[in-house]
Amino acid sequence: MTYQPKLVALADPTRRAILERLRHGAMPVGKLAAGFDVTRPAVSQHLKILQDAGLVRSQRVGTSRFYSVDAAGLDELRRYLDHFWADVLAAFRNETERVTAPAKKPGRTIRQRKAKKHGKR
Amino acid sequence: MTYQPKLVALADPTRRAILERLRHGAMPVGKLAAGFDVTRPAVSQHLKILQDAGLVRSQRVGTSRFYSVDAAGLDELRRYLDHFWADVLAAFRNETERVTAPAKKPGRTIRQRKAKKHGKR
DNA sequence: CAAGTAGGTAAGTATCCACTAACCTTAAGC
DNA sequence: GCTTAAGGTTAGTGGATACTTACCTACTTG
Repeated sequence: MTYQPKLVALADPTRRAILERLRHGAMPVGKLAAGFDVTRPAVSQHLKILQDAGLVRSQRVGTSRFYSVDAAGLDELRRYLDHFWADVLAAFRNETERVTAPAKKPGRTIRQRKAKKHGKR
Repeated sequence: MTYQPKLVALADPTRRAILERLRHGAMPVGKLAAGFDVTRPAVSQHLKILQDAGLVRSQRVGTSRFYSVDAAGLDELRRYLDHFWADVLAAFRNETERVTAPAKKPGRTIRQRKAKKHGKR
């Protein structure tokens, strides 16, 4: 599964609120929808998006349907961010190293020539 | 900073591509935009969104402007997912515990009464 | 089977958003 | 000063999307 649908799913505040409510355990749609100002069908549509993204799973129990967070799907996203984070940190260390060890000229940029205050406008 | 703008920023594939290109170090807008099929102004707009979200930082060097990933902003999002992940895991453990230790009836749902194949439509 | 309950689906709509083209701003070099 | 280079900003537009109402489906219980 790619990250795209997961991140799109998380970008909507209502969907994130849904996930927050499922954070500590499964819940049927009705109970879930009761906590929102949007209608139940809207919640159903959000749940479909979340499920297609692999962020929640559902399980029928009689006429109800319990939704819960899909740990595996969430973990995938977590790993992506962790990897990204590692790369950024490495790049940052490289950068500071290069600055710390001044191989060539210390990189003075040719700033402030006159600081003309452009009075005309 | 809230997660909302960060997640919205990451939901767009072009913006994620931009971040990927900045993953290993800073880069001026022109060079950045050269790698995309969208115009440079579009990249500028995406950079503004990313910056407002706290995911990138910029630094002027002469007439250029170098953008780089903002490690702190990224970390914030990382932590959010990690916390969330921990909660979900805990909830999952609780659940399996409850299922493993059958305090009451083993929860047989009252399924398949006749499996009528609803031929009429 | 009829009635009730829980929830998914479809059609329509208003809003948002990513994009482009044109323009404006700032710095550097002659 | 003028010119060039690099980017940010604005106005406008087509397509995505979150919502509602109305309807349909599946399961359970009398």
